[in-house]
Amino acid sequence: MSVEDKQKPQRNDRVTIRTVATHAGVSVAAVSKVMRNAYGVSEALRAKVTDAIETLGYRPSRAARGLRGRSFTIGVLLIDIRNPFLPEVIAGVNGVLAPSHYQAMIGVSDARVQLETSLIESMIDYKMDGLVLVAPRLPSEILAKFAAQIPIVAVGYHDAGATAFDTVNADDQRGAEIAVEALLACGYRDIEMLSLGEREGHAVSVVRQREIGYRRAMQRGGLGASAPIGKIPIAPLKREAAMRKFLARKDRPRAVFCWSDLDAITLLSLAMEMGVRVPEDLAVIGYDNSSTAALGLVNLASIDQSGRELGQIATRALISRIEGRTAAEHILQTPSLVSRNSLIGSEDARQG
Amino acid sequence: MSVEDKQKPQRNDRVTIRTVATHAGVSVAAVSKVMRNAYGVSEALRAKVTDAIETLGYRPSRAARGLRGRSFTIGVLLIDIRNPFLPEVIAGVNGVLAPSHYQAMIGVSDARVQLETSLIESMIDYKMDGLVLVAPRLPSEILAKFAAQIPIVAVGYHDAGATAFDTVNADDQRGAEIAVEALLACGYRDIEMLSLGEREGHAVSVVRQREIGYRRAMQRGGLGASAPIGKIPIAPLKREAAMRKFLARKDRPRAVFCWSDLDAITLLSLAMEMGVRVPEDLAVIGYDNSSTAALGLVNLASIDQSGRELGQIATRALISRIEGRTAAEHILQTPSLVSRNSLIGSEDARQG
DNA sequence: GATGAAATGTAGAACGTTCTCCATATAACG
DNA sequence: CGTTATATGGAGAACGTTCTACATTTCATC
Repeated sequence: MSVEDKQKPQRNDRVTIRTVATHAGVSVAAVSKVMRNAYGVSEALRAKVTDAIETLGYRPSRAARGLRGRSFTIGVLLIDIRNPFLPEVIAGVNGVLAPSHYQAMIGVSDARVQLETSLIESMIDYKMDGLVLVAPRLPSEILAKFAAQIPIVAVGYHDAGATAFDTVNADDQRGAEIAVEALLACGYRDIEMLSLGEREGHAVSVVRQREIGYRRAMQRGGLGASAPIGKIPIAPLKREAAMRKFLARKDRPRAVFCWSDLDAITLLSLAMEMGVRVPEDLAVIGYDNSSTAALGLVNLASIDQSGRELGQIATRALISRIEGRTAAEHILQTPSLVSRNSLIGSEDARQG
Repeated sequence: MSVEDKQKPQRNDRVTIRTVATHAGVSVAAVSKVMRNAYGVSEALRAKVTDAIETLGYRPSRAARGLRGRSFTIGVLLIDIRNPFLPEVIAGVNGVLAPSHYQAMIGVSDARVQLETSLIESMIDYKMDGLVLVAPRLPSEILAKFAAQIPIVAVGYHDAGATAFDTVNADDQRGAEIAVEALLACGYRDIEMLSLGEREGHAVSVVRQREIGYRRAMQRGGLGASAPIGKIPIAPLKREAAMRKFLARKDRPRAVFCWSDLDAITLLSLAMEMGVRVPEDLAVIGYDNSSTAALGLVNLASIDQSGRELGQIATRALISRIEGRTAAEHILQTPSLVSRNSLIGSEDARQG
């Protein structure tokens, strides 16, 4: 604003590292050093540079940074935002990142493997510093190949043998066991699991893990002989049809463990519609402890796996990996039961 | 794999535009032209280059692209992923982007203005090609300042006077009118609106728009004299308390219009808990037509604003702006009513 | 053929950082 | 005072693209 404003030979108005250097009367390299707080900077220099940055409102270009060194961005890949579990994970990631100078960018693949691959590639091409993949659909070898190019932490992906990347999981086997144990404790013996249609199943997926836990707990309860698992397709229409069929069955079980709240809640709705009383005719327990499950109207017992916590742990693991760790880590959190009326009728009946 | 493999003087293993050029026996510039399908490329050249790209599995670095020209990425900014309306918008954005060579990166600001600003800046620093801001909290002048640096389309931000950026909205005034008209048509006269606590209110926000529509419709219905608006705070605990107080009121109205499904559904839950029958004692209509509202257990009448469609329209607008349009566009979609049992009791009663 | 216009391909300078040497100044030590 | 270590600051080459300006070729048209 003053007269000697002309001094700057900038032809454009973008403030670059060069502008800052000129303004502070130091070299470009010096400014860069201050930015990255690298070794070999005196207090005096740091002060000058910091001042200049402040006055000019300088922000380093992430694009340029990525071209040469760190971009201070981590990518988060989600298969599907509709699942109420995922926002929690994001919240956890953002929480850990907030005080650092890292930032998260999120990609959504809508469960399409094609898009998932291309988003991961994009994030690599952006030279992001690391990736958190939530419930990826990709096979382990492919993930390992990507992990050679960029630090990766997978959440909701059971592959404790992976050496190229870390995994962070709730113990889904244990979670399913807890669910079954709760049903057994309520006295139910005729129990079935409703799981996800076959197309979705790598062994690494949370669904298959829950099936394993379910079977084991049934076995332990002396019900190993019949531990039936019904498969519910994902396509909305087929899904409802399958559930209606299940509810109408003559030999319908007395209690059901659903692999996910999403299915459990739909089941509850259809049960009400078809006159099947919960829990008098059918006890239901879900998985995820979503906010919908907690609604008084729904009141669904569920396994809580604290997505927020998983997000936090995953992010911390990723940062430590970015900062040099190379040995793979595989972290397992124990989930917990949240008991509600769908499990066992209480004195204050469900219907208000 | 053959003997003459040594020809490549590549010291690293990253496939760059130079690798491709060498492999195809053309210049770097030529490859770049093919990539951007720019003018001045013969069929023969294009074929050679395309082949080389294919064989080498070349992917251009987004970081480097951003440094010079387009990055072919658009940023999407969300205030909060928990709102069930937002996944729909994302789906719309991704749908339009899928066939193009653009990709979306999402940032989540958790309703914190600080973080919102810094995410927008980051996206600019990444040289993203354009931004879709969903329900931004920032004042119009600030958005205009950003819009000078990057094409911006705001969704859920009523500022038809903005010249620097586009807006895409459902007509929230009209939506509220439709809700009130539906209540009037059912014969209710004693109607109240439950809106959002005061802290949240620029005039540009969807909430305030819905209040305006509510008042106008009440006026038209001859109820202008008393068109009460209750304010519900956002903090979870205060929120519930306020709703309980509302439900317990002696002069509780006969029907209520909630600014959002999130609130309406909580209200429904508390009503059940407190023995207030819906719709016999209290009719409820929400806003967003979230998937939860559609559940048989919930059965909440709601205004549908098709987030997916808004996302699609916003994305198309953004692309046209990236490609040169400068005159601002302000698009308004008309929402529609989805009638359900919370509005008026049907012969098949709510309780199955 | 000669001439101009249009089409095609290339060289090489940006873009804004980081980071590896270097050069210098200062301190420490015999 | 030399000599050697240490701390500080700077030059300049990357990084992998895009894109302008130019050189060359091809094609009509007279």
